[in-house]
Amino acid sequence: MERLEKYYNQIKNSPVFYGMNDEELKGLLECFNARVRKYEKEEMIIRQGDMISNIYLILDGAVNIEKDSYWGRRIIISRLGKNDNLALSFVGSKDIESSVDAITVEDTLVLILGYEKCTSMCQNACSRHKVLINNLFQILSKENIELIQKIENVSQKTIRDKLMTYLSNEAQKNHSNKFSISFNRQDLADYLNVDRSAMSFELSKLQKEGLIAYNKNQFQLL
Amino acid sequence: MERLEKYYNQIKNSPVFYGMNDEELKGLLECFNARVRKYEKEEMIIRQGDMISNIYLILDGAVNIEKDSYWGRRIIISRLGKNDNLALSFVGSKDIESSVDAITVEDTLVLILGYEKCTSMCQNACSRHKVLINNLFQILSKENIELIQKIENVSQKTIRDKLMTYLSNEAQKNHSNKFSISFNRQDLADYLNVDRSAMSFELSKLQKEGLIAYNKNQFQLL
DNA sequence: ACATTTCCGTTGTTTTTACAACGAAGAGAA
DNA sequence: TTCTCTTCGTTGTAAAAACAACGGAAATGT
Repeated sequence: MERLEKYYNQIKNSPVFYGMNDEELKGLLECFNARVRKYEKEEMIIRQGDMISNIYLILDGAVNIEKDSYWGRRIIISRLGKNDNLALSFVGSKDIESSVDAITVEDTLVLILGYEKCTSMCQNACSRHKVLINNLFQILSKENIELIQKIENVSQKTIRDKLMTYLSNEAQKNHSNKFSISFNRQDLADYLNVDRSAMSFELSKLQKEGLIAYNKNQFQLL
Repeated sequence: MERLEKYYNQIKNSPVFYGMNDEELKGLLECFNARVRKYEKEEMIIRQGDMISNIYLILDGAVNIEKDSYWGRRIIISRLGKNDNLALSFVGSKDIESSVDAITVEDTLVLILGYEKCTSMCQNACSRHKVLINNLFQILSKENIELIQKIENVSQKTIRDKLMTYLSNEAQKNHSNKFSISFNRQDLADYLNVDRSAMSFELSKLQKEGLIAYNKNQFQLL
């Protein structure tokens, strides 16, 4: 519990607990048997086939949501970071096992809440649970919209179009034409479902044509 | 209200109202100013850029969730049918406009609930609202998982792999190796983001090789 | 029944991508 | 520093997809 205290302010300000006062939050953390766990780089938090009964909140670090297609190919579905939730949809869907892996990209700190335990106890009783489910609904909505955006990204025909769509969306998220991305080249390729070298080639072509400028992970739309 | 009565039983059994008794449901329908509306074939229910403040429940018919990429290309994100919800994620996310179109594939009947109106009135009061938000959370979870599955479908490298992944997933959904799909060829191509003719060619190749059998929209995995 | 339109499969050509291989730059460790 | 390992860009080649065009079958309307 002491290590949890250290992150109390951050936890309090996360979307999961939006609108709760200190008392409610503390009660909830206790009710949910909240704990903080550290994962090493490239450690698996969730595996395909796992039954998910916890709510995971990333306190610090980065996590890939991935799926291995049945011939060794890796699909990166999304990259999550601070204050993001993991696999929330599998908590909401009873009796459905995870269809994805969650793998840390670097050392990562995660807050874990035992969702099942609490909902079975305070089913209709506690008011904090009502605020929570409202928040979860909103978070899941946002995730949903981001998945749709990813579908838009990968649904473009050419590598060039995928890149431009992705970069435009990132620029919009950052409210600026200058921004940095968290993917390295290989991960970006796996996210956009293209070959890394072909993507690299297309990136430099875009730069030569004056459509974009980049240096390592710093990008700019022109 | 009379036309609504006609569909009362179906409405009552939809996932949106799961676990409600007659009294609660009737109160909710009134509170939400529920109404039934009929849309013609190829009519737009939701447009890109719309602010969504209603919950839409398909009573009968079929609807495409689509997006036009900025050069005339159509992306079909999903095909929805009876008892499915429309654009739920945009209701959950305040102040975010729809990034997709919802277009009927055939004549379609939709139940519309004025979500905004009710939530502002009975904010924390009514118990039915609590059941509702719980249900919506679960529905959204399922949608989320289906979007992930779609990402898996379209993230395959070759047309052949996309087809096999899609057909396998459909077979699993139908609990049978024999099943029919709701897409015609062009729509399936737009869903998998491939060229229709190339897809047709690949389908017949798969049939010649004895991996699948099909006739029109009836498919079988062998 | 006939005309018209839509849907689907087939083929040949062009464009795009994947794949493999390699070298250079940079990071990190000894 | 020097060596190793990872990351990234570049190139050539083989494979796959997009595209366009066509004909036949089925569905639709008159």
